[in-house]
Amino acid sequence: MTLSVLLADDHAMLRSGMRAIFDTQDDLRCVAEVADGRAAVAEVARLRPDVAVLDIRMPKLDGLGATEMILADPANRTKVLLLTTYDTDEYVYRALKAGASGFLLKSLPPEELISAVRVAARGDALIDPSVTQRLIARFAVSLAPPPTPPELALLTTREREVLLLVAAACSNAEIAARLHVGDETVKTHVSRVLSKLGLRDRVHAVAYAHINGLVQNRR
Amino acid sequence: MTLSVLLADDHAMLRSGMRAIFDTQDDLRCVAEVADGRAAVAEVARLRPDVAVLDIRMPKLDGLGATEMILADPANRTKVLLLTTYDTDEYVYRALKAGASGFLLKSLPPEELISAVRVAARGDALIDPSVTQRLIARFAVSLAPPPTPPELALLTTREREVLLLVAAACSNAEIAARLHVGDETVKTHVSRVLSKLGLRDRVHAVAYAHINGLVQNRR
DNA sequence: AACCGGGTCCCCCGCGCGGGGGATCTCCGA
DNA sequence: TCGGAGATCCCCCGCGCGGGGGACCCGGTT
Repeated sequence: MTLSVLLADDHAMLRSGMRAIFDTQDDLRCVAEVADGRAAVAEVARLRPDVAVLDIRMPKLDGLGATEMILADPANRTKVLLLTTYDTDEYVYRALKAGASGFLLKSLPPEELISAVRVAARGDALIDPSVTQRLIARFAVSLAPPPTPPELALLTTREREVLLLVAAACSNAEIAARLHVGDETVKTHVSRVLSKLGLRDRVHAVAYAHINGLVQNRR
Repeated sequence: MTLSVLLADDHAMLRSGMRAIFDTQDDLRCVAEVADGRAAVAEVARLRPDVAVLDIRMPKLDGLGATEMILADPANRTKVLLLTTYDTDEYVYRALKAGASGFLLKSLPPEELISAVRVAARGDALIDPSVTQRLIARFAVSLAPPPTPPELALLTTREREVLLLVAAACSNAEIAARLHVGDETVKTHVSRVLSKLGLRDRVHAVAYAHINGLVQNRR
């Protein structure tokens, strides 16, 4: 089965170079060449190629904007490969957020561009190794648990329990019911928590707990 | 410059296969072969190879655990490539969190394994395309702003302002000072916010704001 | 035995808060 | 022109909350 490819780059030279690369493969067919992002979006909508290879820097609409427009269409089946000379982090994040199937540097060897097109066509994705490195670092910190503030160690286990319930916006009476103790007891615990953590209100306690990641809200 | 490589896999057959692959390259030298994770950690510490290629499934200590131990050492300079037959998401996340330089499937063509070692050695990283696809999806949702609840549209701009200040644990008086209005006005706004959002307390409002991502706490 | 920290319960007091009213002004659109 | 929405300010009332005390019990260390 032959794969149709659209090329978008504002340099005619580069387009013909890539076209020449694809022409060496008889299962890849370059069905369109465009010089700007708006044309890319239009041609993708018209021709519905298997893969669109977009330069990031393009007139009228850049590759990122074009990617977003193309992939925003739920009926779209075209995979997008982004090509760039410089790999700014912001580019990468925007590209991946938009759902691009690849983020490659123009320094890529021709054979690998070909393989990238095939990878994208079968639904997988591919990121340049130099970018992957930083992506992993970023991903790691996003997975890392937020640092627990040291003053939390001052709290007893019971006080931490109470803090969590306060953070869940429970009133003293609700906390008392939940812990099967009297509400006077809860008041004592809450007071201790506030003074130990240097917080004025239970309101501050709620904010504190959320900011310090004591509450699992994020996916 | 020649790169030293350590191989860790509990199948002798696979090790010799990989060794044969590396032997075809005169700039790659396989300096050790081990059959379990503990041995891998020990040999990496002793030989300090440029790259360690670890299978995930190994006796005594699996590849992920070994990766974590190796990369936990700040003096370590060895890059870790993980190899696996099955690409469970949990494996991937743990591997990337530990700081692995690669996550590859055993179905990888031999030439690409060689190139992966070189990529890792120069400090870049490489992830199998089938995994990359899912990684991007996961990364995209982690970047996506949390969905804004529809009832927030009921609030006027002033009320949203007030809500944000409440979420910052400001008292009514503090909000009044910040907005240069009377505290009676603030009370009116807060009341409206609470009733519109169906919240009992300002405490609930704080929790609501944080849970719905109205406060930028995460990096 | 004496001591102490953690957990539990109790009282009083002051105040911020939230709900219930109502009022004025301005701006914008029907 | 009139109405309504938004923003502002005002009063009263009740209650939950937080601080400041004190008290008891228990398990550990000294």
